[in-house]
Amino acid sequence: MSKAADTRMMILQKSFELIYRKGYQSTSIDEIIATTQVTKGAFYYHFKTKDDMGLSLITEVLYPGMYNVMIKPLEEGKNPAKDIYNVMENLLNDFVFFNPDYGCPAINLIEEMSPMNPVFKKALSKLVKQWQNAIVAALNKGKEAHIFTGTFVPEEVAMVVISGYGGVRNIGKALGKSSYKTYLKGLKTYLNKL
Amino acid sequence: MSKAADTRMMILQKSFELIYRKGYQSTSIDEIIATTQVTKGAFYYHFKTKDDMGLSLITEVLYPGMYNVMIKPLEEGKNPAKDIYNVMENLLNDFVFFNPDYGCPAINLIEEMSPMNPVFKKALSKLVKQWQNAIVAALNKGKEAHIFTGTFVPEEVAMVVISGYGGVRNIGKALGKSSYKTYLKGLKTYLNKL
DNA sequence: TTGTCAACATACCAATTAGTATGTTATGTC
DNA sequence: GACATAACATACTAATTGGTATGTTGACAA
Repeated sequence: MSKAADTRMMILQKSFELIYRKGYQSTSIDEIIATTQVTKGAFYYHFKTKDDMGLSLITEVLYPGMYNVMIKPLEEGKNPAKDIYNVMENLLNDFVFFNPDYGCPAINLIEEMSPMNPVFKKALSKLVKQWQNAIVAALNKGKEAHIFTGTFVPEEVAMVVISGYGGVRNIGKALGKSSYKTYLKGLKTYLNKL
Repeated sequence: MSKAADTRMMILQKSFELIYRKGYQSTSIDEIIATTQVTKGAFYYHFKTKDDMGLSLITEVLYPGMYNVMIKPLEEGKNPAKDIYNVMENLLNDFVFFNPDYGCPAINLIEEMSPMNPVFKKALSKLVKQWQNAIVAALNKGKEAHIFTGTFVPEEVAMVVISGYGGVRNIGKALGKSSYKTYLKGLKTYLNKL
């Protein structure tokens, strides 16, 4: 990676951390250049506007990050119910960068930016759809393998699961990490009944 | 209600609508006084600071509003699974003031303000706990009446339900109202298996 | 070695922000 | 009707905002 590309990625990474904790609109360019030690001229050399940077952040940091944790395990696993639970537990408990107080960066951006900027909305909805599709695909694979005892519509289960994740990230901001524990138990029971 | 109290409540109502659509931090005092036709002097006569107004908004607009829709039906109903579903459907589909693009005012505030202001966080966590308690109580009442066929932990079911709500309000911002429909079907299946 | 351009650095700007200082006016009480 | 105070109105401020105009520097091709 060239030095310029390094600088660009460094700005994106640090901005990601700042925006994760403070929100997109409340994170100023001045604050970003202060913590990155990059001058304003450098920032605006790499990004046309703040929104250009925000969008790059979604596609270049959020997309790759989510794939490894939320999609890949579902593609590779054999037991969908178990795999979905493990992905969720991994996300909620083991991801040390994520703090219950600050929730999930992707969920935060959806909350804040989807209503404000249609370009953000589109990029973020793509993110959601990818996870949704991965869950549906995993459930269908399990159905074909006759793993499940009951009948269900994969799309509906996927929606309950991803909604549960987004919601518990929200509730966790108010009630703390204990919400995660209770939710995970409830999720396990739910998945076992499929 | 005195004229002064009228003015105060009008400011709160209009601010509530603005903040619902734009977010708390992105809604400026100048914008509030422009849409309320109230001068800055009047605003700061009724509220010490912006945060003082925001907090009043939670306790004087959000609290009463949520009680009628989210709590009361659960206290009065006889069939918890059905009652929970109806509350959810009512919230998601019939509440015309709520727009899928803008989600739920309470969820929005939790997302944005819980990490920023501990006073907001406390007021909002109270809101969540009240709904949680109402759901748990309803489920326990149903258990005592031997309505349910399976066994479950009410606290865990309540957490799955309220997380689902918060989450689908989030997903709905990205994917639109169709998410609500899919989620409601999944929720119905879930509740029927209790 | 010199010219060129990518990759930055510095200094600015107009608009917007929450909040204040200092007014004026309406209203109820005696 | 005088007076006090509640309920507003107007004009300002210092700080912060995203963005720009105009520099400078370093590496690499010719």
